[in-house]
Amino acid sequence: MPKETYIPCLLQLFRQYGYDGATLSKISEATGLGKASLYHHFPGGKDEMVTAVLDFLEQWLEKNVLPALRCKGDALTKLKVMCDRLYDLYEGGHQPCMLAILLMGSARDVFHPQVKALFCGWIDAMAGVLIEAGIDEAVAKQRGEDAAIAIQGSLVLSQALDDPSPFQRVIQQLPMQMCRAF
Amino acid sequence: MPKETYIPCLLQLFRQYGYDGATLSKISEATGLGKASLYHHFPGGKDEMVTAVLDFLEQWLEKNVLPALRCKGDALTKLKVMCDRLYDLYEGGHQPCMLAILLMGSARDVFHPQVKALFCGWIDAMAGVLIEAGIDEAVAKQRGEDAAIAIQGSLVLSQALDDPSPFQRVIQQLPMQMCRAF
DNA sequence: ATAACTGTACCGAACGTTTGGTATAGTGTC
DNA sequence: GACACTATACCAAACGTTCGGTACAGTTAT
Repeated sequence: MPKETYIPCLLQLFRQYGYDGATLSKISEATGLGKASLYHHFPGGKDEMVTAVLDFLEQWLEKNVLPALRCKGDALTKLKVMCDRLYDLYEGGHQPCMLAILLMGSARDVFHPQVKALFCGWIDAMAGVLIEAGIDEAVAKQRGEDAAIAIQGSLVLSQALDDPSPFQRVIQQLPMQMCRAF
Repeated sequence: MPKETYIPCLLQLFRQYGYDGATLSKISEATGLGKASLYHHFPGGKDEMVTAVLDFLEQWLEKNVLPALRCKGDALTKLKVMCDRLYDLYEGGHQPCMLAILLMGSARDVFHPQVKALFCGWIDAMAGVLIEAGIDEAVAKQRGEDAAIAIQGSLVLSQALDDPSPFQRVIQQLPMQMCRAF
């Protein structure tokens, strides 16, 4: 099987256990592949697995979120589409964010640049929607950040309370929150 | 030296490296104590160290935040005091949240109940301030959650961008954001 | 036959933890 | 005051286990 097959499984593992906690034994067990097979597909080891997941997420973002934000149409509708996609990505708030997880532990040193770039690209795209809708550029930029903050924070809280409703509420309110007049 | 001496150091370590990433070697190096000495102070090993830090944070919360919220006075002032305290705790946004870190990796299974309790207590206290100020109970509860979301999210974003300004902006805006009429 | 893939066995290093023991400061006894 | 004793704090070394990673022979598919 091509290595892309195992990316969703790896994503799940790193989200659940983090970089340091996702040992090769767990990865081997979850994927059903022996260590040799894992190193056949990912010669760079665990780091290459993370990079592959990160690339997958980048492609997923560029395929499922960014085009929806950049196409023509009113801002509210576009942001609602984005939220629907994010709802699926985070499984309704039951899954933490892979990017946030990579910011902690020994993974941070290695993957921080890529994570930062992903965040910046996403925030810029959200701000772009608001700017196109006629909102002041500085305000738009700040609301893009606020959206990222709300989503990340609600994911943390949903994990803390073991209850997806904070995330779901944020996702539902976010589009009109971002498009408000003031 | 009494073991309480080492708690701030442990807090710093777990925040920086996470539970799985904070190895006993690093803990030994950072505290200046040999591994066996660590087991003298914390017979339960790494788990007991985390519990000690968690207890410390609970006491810190009950000493520095909750009384300020429960005392008499107007809501805005009380929330500003809370934000000042949190600003110090998170070192102006340069440090991640210990609680959020314990929600990831193998620590989650062990410490989730205590983390959840801490979050609930904090959110309830914030909601209490707003209820006392005459805000509808359901709205107050939701704004307490929103405050936790904003702080946690801004800490994540500050880590992601390697820039404390998202956290600082949230902290500065939070009190009046929570006390707004609608 | 050849290339892609995998299972088994193995490696050095690092993990959390335990052992066995030393140095020091205090305490009760004479 | 001198002595035996105890509690506390600390450490070097080693424990068994698991880590990430490798070597290689065997299997599968084309």
